[in-house]
Amino acid sequence: MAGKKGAGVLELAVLGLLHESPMHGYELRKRLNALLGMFRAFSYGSLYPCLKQLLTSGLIVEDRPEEPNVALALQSRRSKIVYKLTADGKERLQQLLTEAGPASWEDEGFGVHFAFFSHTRADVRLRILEGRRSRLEERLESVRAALARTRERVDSYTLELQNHGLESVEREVRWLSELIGRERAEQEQQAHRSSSLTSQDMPRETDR
Amino acid sequence: MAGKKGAGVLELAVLGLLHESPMHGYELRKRLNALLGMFRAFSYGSLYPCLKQLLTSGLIVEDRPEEPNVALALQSRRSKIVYKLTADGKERLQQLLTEAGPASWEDEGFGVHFAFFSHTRADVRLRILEGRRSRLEERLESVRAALARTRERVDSYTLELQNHGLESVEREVRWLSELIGRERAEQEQQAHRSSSLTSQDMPRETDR
DNA sequence: TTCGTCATGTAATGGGTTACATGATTAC
DNA sequence: GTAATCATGTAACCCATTACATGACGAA
Repeated sequence: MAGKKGAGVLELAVLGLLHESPMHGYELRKRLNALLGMFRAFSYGSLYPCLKQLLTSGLIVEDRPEEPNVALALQSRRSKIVYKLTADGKERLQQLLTEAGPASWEDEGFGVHFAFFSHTRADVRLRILEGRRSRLEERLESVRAALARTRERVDSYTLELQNHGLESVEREVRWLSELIGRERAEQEQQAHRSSSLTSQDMPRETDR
Repeated sequence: MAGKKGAGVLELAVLGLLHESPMHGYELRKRLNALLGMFRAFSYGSLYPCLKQLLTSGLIVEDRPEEPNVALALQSRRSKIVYKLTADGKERLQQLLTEAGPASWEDEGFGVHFAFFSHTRADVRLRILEGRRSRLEERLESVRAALARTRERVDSYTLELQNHGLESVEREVRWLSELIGRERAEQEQQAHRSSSLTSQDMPRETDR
């Protein structure tokens, strides 16, 4: 009853965006696709059912701004349904942002998790980044191995594709390494700053 | 009942690999994931049903090599089921490789189509490459627009993600442009070679 | 008044995964 | 003889898409 399966990436994305500001579905989708446009695009056919489900789960509520403008009020056939997070929703979001597992570093989920890193605990951020990096490195290794095995007898297009893929992933690995470096530096600074306390518990770096 | 819906990308990938050489399922999957490892990975749960469907469609057949080695023959409990293309299968493959449409340049399909470019007509190759490039350019533009619109009030992680995405896509666009250039040069050479024929009707066979 | 965009939804479908179940072959 | 890997399959489920249907609103 409690921790049912959510709508995957979408749930997190929706909760995350709604946390920043209440919105209606149409706008939500635009922001969604602007945010993740490079990686994926969602359609209404998945968004609205997701919103519905979040509603019935009590994670969001419809928030109709109740125009004080009486003139408009009478013919306010509802269009625009603005959604906002409930307390439960915020809690759920926090929970989703705290679990650093495959879901957060695999291809589908990484982008979304990363997009909301500013609401994520520093140690979780680090583990996600490292998780993704080692995932990509595994992939590199296995593809490189396969490439070496079939060195001969590959046509040029296949080779071209492999190489481009390889380079793309290598590039992402470098990017991740850079980010990891920054994160670690920040953590050390943090630790340094609070070195007057016991140096082993450094829990509080809430959000920016 | 001729041209029903196939198993998406998998169908093409399987037909393409089997065209190069007959194989059994397990090996097929390995080659598949070696070939496309950077982009996607298939599981047996999708591969075997796909093979089954291709069998019943008559596009592939089981090819049990019937060992002439009599000593082994008696205890040849079948493991390894080797599949190979039928004539229909080759035709179907050719058909799949000839259609240059969204399916061939959208994210899911592009890699697979590209991987078998050496079996693809030159003009189709060009149209697919151009299709993908313009698709990516659309994406770039829309994301850049969104980025410009929300210039302020973006947190640094989101910005970082957007930028990385942008650069990745820009990189792919450059790669595509390079390939397109090569393809065009090749086509011109080809045209040049046959310039002894009517020299005036060659300027633009790249319709569209 | 009509067209394009904003806005909300649903039903059918689809392509694929996970987890499971089973057995053969190889290496130690 | 036992563990790892090779090898084949199935059933249940999942997340999301496509295509469809509806209607409000602003601008031409």
